[in-house]
Amino acid sequence: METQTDLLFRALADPTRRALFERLCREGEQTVGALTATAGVSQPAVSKHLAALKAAGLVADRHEGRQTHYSPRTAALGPLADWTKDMARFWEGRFDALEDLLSRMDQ
Amino acid sequence: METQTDLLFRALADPTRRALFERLCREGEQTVGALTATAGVSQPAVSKHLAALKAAGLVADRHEGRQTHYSPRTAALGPLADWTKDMARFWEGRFDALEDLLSRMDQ
DNA sequence: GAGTTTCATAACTGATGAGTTATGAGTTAG
DNA sequence: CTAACTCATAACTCATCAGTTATGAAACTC
Repeated sequence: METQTDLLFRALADPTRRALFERLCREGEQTVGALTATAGVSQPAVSKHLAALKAAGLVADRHEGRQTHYSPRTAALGPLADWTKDMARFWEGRFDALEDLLSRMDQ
Repeated sequence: METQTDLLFRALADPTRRALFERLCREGEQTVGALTATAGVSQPAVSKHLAALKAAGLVADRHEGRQTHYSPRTAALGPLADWTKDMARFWEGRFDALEDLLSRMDQ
């Protein structure tokens, strides 16, 4: 089976797809056309990446006339933050580096 | 080019590989044989996954006689925590869900 | 030294997926 | 209505990669 966490990690594994998500986080809502203009890949490729991000809950789409606007949904990063924190916690007390990691996550 | 962040995300994208890393975080240092026993895949497959995790800096190996012991390196999760936090921050002020995410990361 | 154990690497197979071009569906403009 | 535009899907190609079996290298046992 394909868990939601699997979807999330796989969605972020591709550099092109991650770059699209980063752009949405930095610049806010964008149309497919605007994203395609600087994505370095074809429009269908961008559409497919956006579909993968949407399946992982990382973006939302809004239709307006013939354009589709995509926006980031940072709430979907929650499980990622949880997982990272859990892994560090499990190892807590046995090893180093935990302090550094947690201090980086606090604020 | 293949950046270190790319390596990290790709290493964690595979469920089998992520499960190996989780086991190391939960149970601590393990030999290849011990990991193979419950991994559900063959020993060469486990060795290859461990090599990928090592390339991403997520594990360290220690040779002792004919056995190789692998241990987690949670410090390698730092860039992942940073990236997650950055994405949430970029979107800060524009959207919701940030409070929830950050509160989950604080401790 | 011969056999056994432990792990890594080689060589191969099959599935997955990222990319393409072509096309279709829906929307706006003339 | 026709034409142009925006995006998604279909169909396909190619590379990558997770898995396998077979083998090799190193270390321990007898």
